[in-house]
Amino acid sequence: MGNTRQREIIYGVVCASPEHLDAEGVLEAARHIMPKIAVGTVYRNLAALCDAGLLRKITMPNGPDRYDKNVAPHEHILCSSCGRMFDLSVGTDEIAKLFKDEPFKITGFTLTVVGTCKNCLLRSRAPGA
Amino acid sequence: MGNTRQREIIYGVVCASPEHLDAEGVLEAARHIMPKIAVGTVYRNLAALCDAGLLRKITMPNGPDRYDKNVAPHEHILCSSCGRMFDLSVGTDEIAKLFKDEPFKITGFTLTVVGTCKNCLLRSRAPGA
DNA sequence: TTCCATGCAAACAATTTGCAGCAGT
DNA sequence: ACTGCTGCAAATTGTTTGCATGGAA
Repeated sequence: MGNTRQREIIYGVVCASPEHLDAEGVLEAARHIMPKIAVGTVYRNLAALCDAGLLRKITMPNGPDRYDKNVAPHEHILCSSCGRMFDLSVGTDEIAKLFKDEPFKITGFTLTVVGTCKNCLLRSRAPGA
Repeated sequence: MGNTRQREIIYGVVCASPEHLDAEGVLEAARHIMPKIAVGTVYRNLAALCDAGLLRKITMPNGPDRYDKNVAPHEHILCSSCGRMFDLSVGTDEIAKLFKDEPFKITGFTLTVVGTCKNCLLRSRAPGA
């Protein structure tokens, strides 16, 4: 798994962004640095970086998957108004506890909470300026 | 929103199946009854039935969405071995309580727990026969 | 006749993959 | 020279949509 320039760029782009970018966003940002970088390369490297534990893939209920530089266990909340994602304050472990009693060997879960963030609530409450 | 024969078939197929079918599964089953029913018709009617509150769409983290005849609030657990979905015993409300303190106006969440069901655990523990 | 829903096929979005060529060792 | 990764483009998968036709009120 050699470190290629494109992989560095892709990882750098995800880390540099305050947002949770999807593959297209990564591609766009990466092309600011390396204009000819290919879609396939972006997908392949994002997958490799996730496998390597350097990034985490967030599968979205609707729309493209996003990528998170924060690989520590945590869950997300999506603002349906501005589309931004934020970290949930309740921990993964605490959520997982709820599933302890299922007749399953549980390996994980995917969760996306949806709502409206404070910013968007304020903006809609005070329309115009 | 007229009741067409194809809508009845589609609804019937989802209700009759013990599984949580995806659109392709619905199409296949529906074609046993009406061979020329079209994909578009299946998607349009599944969407309409969900809008009408007669079915519920379950968005899957990977793979096609599935449809549930049980529209009462409940969450799901997916067996990664056999691909079947089961209802979680912990209630939606109890899960939602965990998100009460987020600085958001929460409108919902999508959750899929993943694991291995009892059947598949038994089968893997006693290989062959 | 009026109108919505259908069948069909093309369009779409997100992602994956086959392959020839290039970069680094 | 060998190997693996790239760029490019075509293929897949899941779903949506445009449009002409058809069936029911």
